[in-house]
Amino acid sequence: MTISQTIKVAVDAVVFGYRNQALHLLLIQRKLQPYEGGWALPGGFVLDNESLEAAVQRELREETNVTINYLEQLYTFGAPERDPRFRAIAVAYYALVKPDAFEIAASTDADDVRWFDINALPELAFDHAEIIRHALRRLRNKLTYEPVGFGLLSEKFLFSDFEKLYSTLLNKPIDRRNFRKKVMSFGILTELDEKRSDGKGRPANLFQFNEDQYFKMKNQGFYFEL
Amino acid sequence: MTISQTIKVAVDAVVFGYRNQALHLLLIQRKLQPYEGGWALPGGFVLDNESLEAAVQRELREETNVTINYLEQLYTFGAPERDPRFRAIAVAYYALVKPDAFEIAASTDADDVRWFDINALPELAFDHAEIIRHALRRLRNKLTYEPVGFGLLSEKFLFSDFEKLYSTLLNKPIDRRNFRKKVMSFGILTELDEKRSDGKGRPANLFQFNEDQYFKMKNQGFYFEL
DNA sequence: GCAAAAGTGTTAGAAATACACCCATGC
DNA sequence: GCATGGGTGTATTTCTAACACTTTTGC
Repeated sequence: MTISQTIKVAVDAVVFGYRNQALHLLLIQRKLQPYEGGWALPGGFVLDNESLEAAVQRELREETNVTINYLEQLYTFGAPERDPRFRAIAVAYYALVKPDAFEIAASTDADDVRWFDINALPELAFDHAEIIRHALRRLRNKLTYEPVGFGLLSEKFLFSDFEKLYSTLLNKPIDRRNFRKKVMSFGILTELDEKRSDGKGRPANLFQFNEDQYFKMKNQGFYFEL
Repeated sequence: MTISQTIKVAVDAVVFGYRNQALHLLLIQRKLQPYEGGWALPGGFVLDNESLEAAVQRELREETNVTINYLEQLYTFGAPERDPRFRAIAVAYYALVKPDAFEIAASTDADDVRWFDINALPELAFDHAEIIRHALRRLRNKLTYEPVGFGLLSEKFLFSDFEKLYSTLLNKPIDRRNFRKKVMSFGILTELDEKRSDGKGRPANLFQFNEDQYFKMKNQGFYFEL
C-alpha cells in the first residue's frame, strides 16, 4: 500500500475562563488569510516530532501566554472542506484558566488576543463555532460528574462563587442550602480561616479545593456528582 | 508561517460485539511489517478528500466486511513514537456490531480477521492495547447514561440478554426485579407478541428497542440512566 | 437601623434497594 | 415431577427537593 497523503494536522484550543460571574473564551485575531482579521481559536500546526498536547501548550504559550490549569482533548474535526487552503484536520482541546491568569493573556505581544463573554462571541473563522459548541457541551456535562469547576476559580474562593459558577453555566437556579449540604458532604473542600468581603453583606469564608483528597476518594470508588 | 509537515493521519476502529454472553473484539492479523503477523485494530490511512468517518467505514468494509450498527469517535492518539515507521496519528473510533453480523466478518477474504473474547486478547501491534483500554472505559461508561447496549444485541432480544449484558460489562451483580422495573419504566422497550425458548426453562418474551420513542423523549429532557 | 449577602435544619415525597415465591416449559 | 430460567410486589432506607429565618458586616 502506498501512502501519499497531504493532510495537515493542527491543534486548536477552546480556552475557558470565568470572571464577573460570566464564562469567557479566549480568541485571537487572525493576521493572515484566510479569514484575515477574523477571530479564531488559538492553535496551529503540530510539529513533526511533537506530541499533540505539547503542540497545544506551545501554541497557547506563543499566541496567548496564558496559564492553563486544565487541558483535555475534546474531539477531532476532519471534514475535508473545513480549511479552504488545503486538507487539514484539527485535534481540538479545551482548557480551563483561573481568573488570576486573565491579565496575562491581554499582555501578549503577538496577534490580538481577547477574552469574549461566551454570550457575545464574534463571527468565527473556519469551523471554530462548531468546535466551541462541542466544548461548551462537554464542559457543562463534565461539571456535573467531575470537579472541573474548580479549574475556573481562584485557588481560594467563596462558596457562593462556586455556586454561582454552577447556576450560571448550567443555566438553572440552585437551592443554596441543598447545594452546600451536598458539596460539603463530599469532603473535598477545605474551609480556610480567612474571610473575604465584597464591601456589602456579611463577609464569607474562603474555601480551597482539596485535590489530593479528591483523588484519594476517587480511587476508592467515590463519585462526584452534582 | 511555512508548513512542512510529514504527519500521516490514520483511523482505527475498536469494534465490539457481544456473543455467548461475552464481549468480543474484532481484530485483523497484519500481513506487513511492522508487527507482521501480529494482531491489530482494523484501520488505515485517511484519503486526501475523505472525511474521517468515511475512512473508518471504508476500512471496515475493506478489511472486515462487518455491518456496523453504531460508530463514534473515541480519541486521537498522537504520541510521536507510536508508529515506528513514521510519524502517524490515529483518530480512533469505536463501533458496535449486532450478533447477527458476526459471521460476515469471518467470511472475509482479505487479511485474517477474528473475533476475540475481550478477556483473551492476543498481543497487539502499535499502541492498540491502549486504544482498546480507552474504548472499553468509554463503552462501560456510556452504557450507564445512554442506551448504547441495544447496539450490541439483536433487533429482537430477551430481557435477560439485556440484563446479562449489563452485569457482564459492568462486572457487577444486578437485581433482576429492580432492573426490569427501572428499564420498563423508561418506556423505550416494546414488548413483542413473540416468545423464545433456549430449550430449558420457561420461554421468555422478546423485546425491541424503540429508538424513535427514545429520541422523542430525549428531546423532551428524558435522561436514560442505569 | 437598614440593606446586603452569609450561614444554617427540618420535613415530605421520590427513588433506590433489599428481598422470595410462583410460573411455564423440556425432559 | 424436577430442573431451569421467566416473571412479578412490597417494605425499608436513602436521597432529593422544598422551604425561611438569623447573622454579620458596611454605610
